[in-house]
Amino acid sequence: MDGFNIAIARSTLPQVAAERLRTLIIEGILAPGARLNERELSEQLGLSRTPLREAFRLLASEGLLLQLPNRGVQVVALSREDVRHAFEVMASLEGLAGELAVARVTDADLDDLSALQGELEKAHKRRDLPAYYRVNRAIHDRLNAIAANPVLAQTYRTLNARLHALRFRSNLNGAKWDRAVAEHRSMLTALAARDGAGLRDLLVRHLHAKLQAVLETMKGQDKE
Amino acid sequence: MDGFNIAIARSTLPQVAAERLRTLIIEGILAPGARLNERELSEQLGLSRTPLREAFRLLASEGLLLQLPNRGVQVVALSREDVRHAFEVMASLEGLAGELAVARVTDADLDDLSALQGELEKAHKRRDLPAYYRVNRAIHDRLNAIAANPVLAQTYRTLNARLHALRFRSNLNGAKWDRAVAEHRSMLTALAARDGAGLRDLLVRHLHAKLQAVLETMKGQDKE
DNA sequence: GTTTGGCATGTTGTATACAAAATGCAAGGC
DNA sequence: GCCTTGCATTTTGTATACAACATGCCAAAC
Repeated sequence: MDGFNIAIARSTLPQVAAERLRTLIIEGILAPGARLNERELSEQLGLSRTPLREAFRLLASEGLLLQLPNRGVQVVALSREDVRHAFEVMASLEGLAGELAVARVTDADLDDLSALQGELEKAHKRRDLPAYYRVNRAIHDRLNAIAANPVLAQTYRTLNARLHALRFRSNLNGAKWDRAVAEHRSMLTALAARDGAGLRDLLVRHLHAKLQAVLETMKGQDKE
Repeated sequence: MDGFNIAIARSTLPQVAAERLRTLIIEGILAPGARLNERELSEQLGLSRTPLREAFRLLASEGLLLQLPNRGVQVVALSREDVRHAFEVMASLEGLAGELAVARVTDADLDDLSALQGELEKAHKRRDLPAYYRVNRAIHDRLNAIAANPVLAQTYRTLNARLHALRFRSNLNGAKWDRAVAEHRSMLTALAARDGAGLRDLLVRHLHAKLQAVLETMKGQDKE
């Protein structure tokens, strides 16, 4: 039993409900700006209003829902400005993760990331977008694990969740996709060279490209 | 009625209860590691368990409480490592705020910050620590307002709340206080000079000094 | 025609009751 | 004496009931 974790994971209805609602929001079934009705939703989900309200609290703290006292809960509709603000912060956090990772990366880490980069390139060659996203996620998670700052990882995750629905809807096209894959390759090179500033720049640039893709999807939603 | 906001602010019991609990945590009345009993606390606060549970959700999402399914809620006890991780992220966020502020600062902003710096120095001369903290807070809030990124401000606020109890307990002594005041003066100078990188460095350094003060208070709590 | 007031209905917020899980203690077995 | 089992009690999680607030509709007044 060396460090082998056999604890049985516990969950509660609010957590399960929040996870389900998160998915519904990301997939756009609960649309941005939509007001959620507790009675209907609790019937649909097959639970009482109490855990559902607690789930709302969870999602509100993640920025996915907006709670208005006595007026219920709305799915957050991000403006282009909101998106830019979130990306601005996320770029800073990713840059930090890159710097921390450079300071802490091992050869084993680099091997694993190389393998993941190989998978990423295969998925790209196959035009397999779901697989590409999955591996992309694994690469970023690994980078965060190397950075070894749980506060950073959690903060990033929270911000990222807000944008997930939008990114889900902003598909990569050919040229953008080629560029993204090449950027990942460059990031791996910078990490292997322990080039903190270089990796930071690449991560920020990579994220900026994602921002542009999302903003393209959101044309006409500016508050200006 | 030009932009004058006359909306009546609404609150709910979970929000009020969360605010009360936040204060109790910061003041150490609810001690780090303490397990909270819903029945007792709801009686003491004079409300039923339902809004109290919602308040727990709010505070858990802020990192002040830890919720364990079927085992209740604990006040989070930060280790020195947790503190370092949080400061690491906060330094990055403050650096970003500094850079954004440099890009957006106006002469009126600089006047206001100069006035605040004057108040800070007066409070320091008078040895009035509560006033010093209040003005210090006002300066940082103003800097965040100039940065004009609400996501950044909210993210910083959330992280800062975790550390508030610890900072509340780590008093500034003479030499450290002198240095902090001088650092604020330097920050204002860098901002006026629109020196983004310089301001970033100063903010990070300033925060690092705060980190050391907090870690001093926490001697013996290392996980190593 | 427009505005105001009253009332019914629906929704949200909170309190209470019930169910499930955790904890503590005592008795029995080895 | 120590460990295990069973039971009572306490605490947490969820469902339901009640209270408060919001919304919509209709009639009366201007």
